[in-house]
Amino acid sequence: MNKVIIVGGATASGKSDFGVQLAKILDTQVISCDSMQIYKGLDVGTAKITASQMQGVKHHLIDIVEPSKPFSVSEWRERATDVIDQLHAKGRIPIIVGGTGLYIDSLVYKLSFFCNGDEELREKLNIRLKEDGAQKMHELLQSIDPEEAEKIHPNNTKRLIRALEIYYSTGKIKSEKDERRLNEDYDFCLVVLSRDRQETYKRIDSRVDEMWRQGLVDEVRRIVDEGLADWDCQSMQAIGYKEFRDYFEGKCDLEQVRRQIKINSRHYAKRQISWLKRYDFGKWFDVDCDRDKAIEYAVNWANIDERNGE
RNA sequence: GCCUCGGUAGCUCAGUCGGUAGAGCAGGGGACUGAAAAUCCCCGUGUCGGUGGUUCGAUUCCGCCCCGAGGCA
Repeated sequence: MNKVIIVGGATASGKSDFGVQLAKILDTQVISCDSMQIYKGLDVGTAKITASQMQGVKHHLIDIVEPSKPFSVSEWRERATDVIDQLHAKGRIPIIVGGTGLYIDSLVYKLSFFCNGDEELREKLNIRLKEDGAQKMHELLQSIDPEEAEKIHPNNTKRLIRALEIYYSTGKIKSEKDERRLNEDYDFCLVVLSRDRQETYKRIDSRVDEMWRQGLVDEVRRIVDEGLADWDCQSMQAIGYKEFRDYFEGKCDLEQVRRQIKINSRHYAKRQISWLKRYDFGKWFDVDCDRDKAIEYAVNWANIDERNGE
């Protein structure tokens, strides 16, 4: 069997440290599962693990793309799968650590993504959206793929456009290939690090304050000044970065930016928790009291010889 | 001391020509298939500052009191 351990949890739950500790025990490596830590130069704001925090454990899929460039789930899945296979070849159990739910899904359910984003087509659809309005576009999708239209709220124009994009570039409809079946290539263990909501929020607040001390403002200023990315880039949609736009355009002060980053991080944490609840095979541990149990659980799982069954 | 303007949801405020009230934000729940730290959906009872009065009925009108901001002395 090809075992894979996934460590999930809301932002600021301590996933990174946990991953390192586990990797050291199991003598293996970590694969980051994070849509923003892939970007070079986005360090403080993404709470990217530092070299010293890695404690010699090799981390993959961090700092792999320029901030001006787009990136996608499928690309992540491909690269993650490569690393997983390499580690398996060496008899190691990879540890996936990170908070991007869709990335986890892509691996766990082996999602099929139909087609790449076609910029030109997307542009056309967006123009049409502007002209005809969301309601009309939703009706259009209804006539093409009623099952999918049923699932997408008319206001959710991003999904609407994507569903139409799939049809116009492949001739296929999204709903026909949308089944989710567990990826049989691997045997997964999902450890979810959780904690009391109020405590999570407190930690988020102090983490953001800590980012200020570590020079987040300068980090963002540098990206902007050196033109490493502009505000429309995917990388600049990250929490901890996008909130600075108003500040650099003279519309608010730094205190407001800081407050907004805290609020957005809280919302994000909430969404992450919602996402993780959907995995029925996830094992939840309270990080503050049961951290050791979580480690033990993962280590035991790793050491079970699959020939003996459970 | 006098005058004026405020006091309504955790916060900022709207509103009720008298029939016990609603937005934004915060907060809670959820969705999620090549942008996902994105995008989207659902959830609003609170002594309407206190107390008397008028009234069938007051958060709304009137009196007094308390608190805050400003003005005049």
